[in-house]
Amino acid sequence: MQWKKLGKEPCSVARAVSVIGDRWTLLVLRDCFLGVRRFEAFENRLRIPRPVLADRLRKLVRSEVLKKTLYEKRPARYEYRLTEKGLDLYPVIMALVHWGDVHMAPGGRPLLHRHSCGHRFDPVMVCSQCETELKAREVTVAPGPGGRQNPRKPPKIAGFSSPRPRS
Amino acid sequence: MQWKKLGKEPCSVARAVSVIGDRWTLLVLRDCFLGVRRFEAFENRLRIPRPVLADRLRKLVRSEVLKKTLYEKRPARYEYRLTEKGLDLYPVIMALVHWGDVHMAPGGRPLLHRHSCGHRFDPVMVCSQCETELKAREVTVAPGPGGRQNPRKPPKIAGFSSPRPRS
DNA sequence: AAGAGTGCGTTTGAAAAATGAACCCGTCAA
DNA sequence: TTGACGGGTTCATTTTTCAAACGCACTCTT
Repeated sequence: MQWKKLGKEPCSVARAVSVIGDRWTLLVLRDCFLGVRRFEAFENRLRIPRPVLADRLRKLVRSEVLKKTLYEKRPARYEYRLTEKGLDLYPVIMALVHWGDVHMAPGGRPLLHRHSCGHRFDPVMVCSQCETELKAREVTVAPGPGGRQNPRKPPKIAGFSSPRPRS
Repeated sequence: MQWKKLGKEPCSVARAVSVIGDRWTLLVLRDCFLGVRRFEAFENRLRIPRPVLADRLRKLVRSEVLKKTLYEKRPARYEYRLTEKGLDLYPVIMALVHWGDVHMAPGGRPLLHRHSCGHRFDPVMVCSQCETELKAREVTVAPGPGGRQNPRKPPKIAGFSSPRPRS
């Protein structure tokens, strides 16, 4: 699959991944949420190759996750800031942080988070209806209005994503 | 930066990304949460090159996100299942799904989710202390016990991630 | 006026990774 | 004994990534 086509898959994960499913991109976004805005600041913090950083920032701007704004004329200087669409990625980043904190931080958390309610906290994902914590086993899925027009058939029926040829 | 070293960065996002920050890996995990378990099933659903799939599954097993279990002897057949550590990635996947639903699904959601409470729902990330929805602007960070021993100094001080040489 | 520094990139070749096709292996059923 | 199935590996080619160098427009210092 080419990554161009990934964004057109009838799956929200695939579409999201087509925009942010890249290691450098996720690290760039982490830094955005920490307040980093300038090309050089990203470069110094991440030790990312410049061409890659330029490419990722360009793509994030194109997909409207970041916007590039002039913060100084003469000499022209730009900064990259999260849009509303970009800010909406906060749960993704926090979910990653929390998973890393729980499973990959044997020496303790690298960073502590404090909420405006005054306490240190963990991010918890809950059901918008009953407000209890979401567990994978308690969720079922069904096709929605944006699903594929021509749904895949079970493997028995010929034509299910062309079985690989045998000699 | 080599990806080997990324897992050792004093940042939970970096560590999480070193395990799952890859496009195919995220799509494999999506399918895991949809109940896919077998090599061929992943291959058919994702149209992923076999060597890449084998590599990603191997890495996920090594990092204990999946476990490979024999579900049939003679002929030997295996399946890949989420471990507890893997199940804990559910908020990451749901956060991606929801972002994709909101920002990348002009024709409606490809998939609807129903919670065991009986309702269709959205996943919402809340503060574990006050239970209100988390907003990036309402969170501050501070160094934690697992932070770097030798913290980076502000750029003014020499040695801040070696400034690139000039001609 | 010369030279150095800054911010933000692009170009260039070499190294690493992804890709598609083919191949392999143990088992079973016809 | 031929073929199918599940689950991979090998191989050659294309695509990405990388580090280093280069470019440019401006400003600051001497």
